[in-house]
Amino acid sequence: MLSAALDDTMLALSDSTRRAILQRLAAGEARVTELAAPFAMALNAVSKHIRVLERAALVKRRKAGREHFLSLNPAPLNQAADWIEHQRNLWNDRLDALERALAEHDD
Amino acid sequence: MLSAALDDTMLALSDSTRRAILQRLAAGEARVTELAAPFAMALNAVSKHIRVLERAALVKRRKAGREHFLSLNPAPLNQAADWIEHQRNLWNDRLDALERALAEHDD
DNA sequence: CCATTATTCAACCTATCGGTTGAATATGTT
DNA sequence: AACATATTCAACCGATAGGTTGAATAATGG
Repeated sequence: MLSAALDDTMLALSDSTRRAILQRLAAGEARVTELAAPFAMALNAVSKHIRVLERAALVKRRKAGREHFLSLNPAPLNQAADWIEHQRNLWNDRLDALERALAEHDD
Repeated sequence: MLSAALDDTMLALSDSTRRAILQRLAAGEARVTELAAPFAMALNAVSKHIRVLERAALVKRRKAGREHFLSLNPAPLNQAADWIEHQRNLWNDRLDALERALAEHDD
């Protein structure tokens, strides 16, 4: 789990257009034009967003003729979730320790 | 859960220095200078990283004299985890539906 | 062959990032 | 008062983000 991979994943997730694209892809693969349709921006901008998602490996591309089908790759999402979960565990462990210390102090 | 808040949170998490700062803060509050010590960069750079974390509300500041004590605020981390978890559920639901469809097709 | 469709590439623009240095501001110490 | 410490502010820098427009490339359909 390279730190740079997590950088790329989190950065990719830091834009609402890209998060919406991922959400759409959870329902199944889609072409670039389909992905771009809901957004008030040029197709080129969406094409760039997809490239950011690909850099993070959140999305993979299958070319069929002139059409490019994008689909979700959940692995980096899992890594991001793992990092956050790890942080929450550290945090909770410390809070538990504090509680125990306070309880002892009350004895 | 404003989308812009999630933007800020994910962006804050997209830099390894900032992730390391959060990890350090999971062990308890720390001053700016203490947070900066492990890094090969000027104190000012770390001060800026802290500002990014504050913008995302991942960190809160308590001033005691000339010292600023930073501590973790886990709420935005939870929101980020929720978003990712939601995506994973969508994804898994769809895969389950696919499996069921395949099973029926085999009958 | 020609026109249309799907997509990327390239150049450009403005804004922000992540770092620097130097100065300012507060607070603490002697 | 003078000095040192903790921190931010301000200006600058090169690199990247996120968008645009226009042209290139590739595949499809008449």
